[in-house]
Amino acid sequence: MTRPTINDIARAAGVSKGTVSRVLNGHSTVAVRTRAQVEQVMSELNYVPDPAARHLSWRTGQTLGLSTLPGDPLLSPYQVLFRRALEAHTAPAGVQLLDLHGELAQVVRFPSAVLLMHIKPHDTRLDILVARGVPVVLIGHHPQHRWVAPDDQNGAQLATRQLTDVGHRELAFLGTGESQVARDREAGFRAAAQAVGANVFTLPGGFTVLDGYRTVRRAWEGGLRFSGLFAASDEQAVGAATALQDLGLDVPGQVSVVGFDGLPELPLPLRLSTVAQDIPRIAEVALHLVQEALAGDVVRGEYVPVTLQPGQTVAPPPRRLPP
Amino acid sequence: MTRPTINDIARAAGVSKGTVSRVLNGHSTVAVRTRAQVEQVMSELNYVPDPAARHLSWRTGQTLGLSTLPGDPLLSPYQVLFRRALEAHTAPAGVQLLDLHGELAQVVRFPSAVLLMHIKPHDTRLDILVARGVPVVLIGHHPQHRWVAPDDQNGAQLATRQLTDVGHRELAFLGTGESQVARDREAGFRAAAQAVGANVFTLPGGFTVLDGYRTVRRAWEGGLRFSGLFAASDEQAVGAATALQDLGLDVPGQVSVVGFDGLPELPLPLRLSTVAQDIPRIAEVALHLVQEALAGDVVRGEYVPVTLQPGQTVAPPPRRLPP
DNA sequence: TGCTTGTCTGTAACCGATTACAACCCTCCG
DNA sequence: CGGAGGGTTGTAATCGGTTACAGACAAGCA
Repeated sequence: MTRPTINDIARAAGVSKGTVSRVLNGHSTVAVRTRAQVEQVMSELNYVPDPAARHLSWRTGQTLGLSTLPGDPLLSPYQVLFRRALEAHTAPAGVQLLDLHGELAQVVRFPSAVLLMHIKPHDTRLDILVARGVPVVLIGHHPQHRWVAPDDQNGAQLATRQLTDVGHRELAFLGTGESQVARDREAGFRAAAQAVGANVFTLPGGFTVLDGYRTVRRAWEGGLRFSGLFAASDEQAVGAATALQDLGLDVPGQVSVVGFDGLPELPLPLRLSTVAQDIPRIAEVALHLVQEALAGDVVRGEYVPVTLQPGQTVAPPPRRLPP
Repeated sequence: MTRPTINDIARAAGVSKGTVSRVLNGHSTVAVRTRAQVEQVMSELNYVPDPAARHLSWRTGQTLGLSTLPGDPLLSPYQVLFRRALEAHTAPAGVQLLDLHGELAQVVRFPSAVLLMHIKPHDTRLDILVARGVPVVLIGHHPQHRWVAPDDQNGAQLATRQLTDVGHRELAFLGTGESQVARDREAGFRAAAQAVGANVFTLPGGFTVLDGYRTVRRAWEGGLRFSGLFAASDEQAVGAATALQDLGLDVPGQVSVVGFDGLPELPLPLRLSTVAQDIPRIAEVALHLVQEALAGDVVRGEYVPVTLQPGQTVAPPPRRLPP
């Protein structure tokens, strides 16, 4: 039993392969009844068109561009996982993923569509792509374009409540600079903290493991005290937890730590309490929005929910803050 | 002017497309003169067969498996860069890259060939693949199979000489555990150190940035003193350099640091002095060896040279070791 | 010379899709 | 009632390769 071809569909539906092809591509006109009939058969035999054959007919392959800002680390776990999730769908479909790292102005041949990450408030990449008529989907909220994003603000609240729910009232937030993402997560944190009237401190910092380690270690050695820490990324959370342990503190006995992202493969003996982004789902939605853009459907955006991922780094606060 | 097809070649060579196809695949018999003629024309017009068309004829695509050990971080920069280098060649050729993470025993349909990373002394994966007749290429030296590897031992010597050449005689080596790679790099280090009669210390540790930071910081705070440090990976080197700076030391004024790997995008303000692996070249050679395996050529292996990549973290040692 | 044999090459069908074109059917109108 | 016209559908060529089959040709042998 091999994959059904367009001929199988044609035979089963009692039409010619030409008609099936027309249904597939929405070209030309097909009677409503016939279209329904063909689509019925297609889904029954769960038919998927062979990308190689289409490629041959079209004389060119489908490509999808992934545009990231020049300064951003292409090797960050999030980037890698996102790319991988995309490839899980694009590779079987014969769609080639193109890296569009850096300037877009000098691109000659544009891909069939483009995914934009790390959008800036006034992003020239958008202008260029819109001017060229290239379908665009943004990873991150935007009022005027198709977009998909994790629900950062709610997620940050979920994360923070892991701390407040067990009684923490002296909270620290470990931020990651200027991005919109960081602001949304801090907003969620503040909202959740305010809801229970907790004291909050904010520690600025980079987003690597080492940044988290150094920031927290220095802050603690500088006399800052808190019983619960929410880090804007898992990587920082790992660094923070390690720093606290190196300072002789018990995690989570004396200080609790929660992160954000739900990354696997973290170098921490304890399972980190965090909030997981559904990266595969984000990729899926992004690709779906690309389809919609290609089909000319209505412009819309979508938040992908994040889920609580309890771990071993949260416990009720100690009776009194450590010295 | 579009890409030449098999028909163009046939016409230009004065033969039929059937003959050209036979030359391409080495099937059946083709007269020596004809074959030469066709190959001549092919290279003149630099013809590349269309993967989509071959895929269509063969009714199945080419796949390449990338087998890594379960415990190994798929997100490590090295892994990611290697995969990316592979894809630069495989994607245009329509070859699909398959992740074979973990056990191989339960794989049902094997890829056309497999690349093996992180080979263990008695690696059952090899037995399985050989038994199934799947062509295999190892990343890492092996006496009985096709392999390609960076020249770790020479590279470590090169790295260490950056220190000894400017006068360092109190050297530390920051290792990465038990792997063959780590042993080769330590051997190179010791050889280079011994050549000038330097004192050596060995610091064991994990291979992340944070591991490097903590190991070095703890060692220094514990009273260990050295003027030059060779880290078995760039990531550790970055952590080590940061730790030294946090301890109030000047890098490279008081302590010099060199790494290994030549990774881009390191979170360090100074450019790290290191030794660069030629990952694109390793990938290229690996794919070439796959071709040879498919063609049944002689079994061979190849070391890929590493190159010195001077940076800003090496200077002559201070007159006396810091307190 | 005539027949066999083996080497080499051309022909044509085929892989799974797309698409221009022709053919069909039905309705509407003069 | 006959023809025009529009909406639908089938047919066949095509994309760039592969490969079974048959044909051409030269050499070998009696």
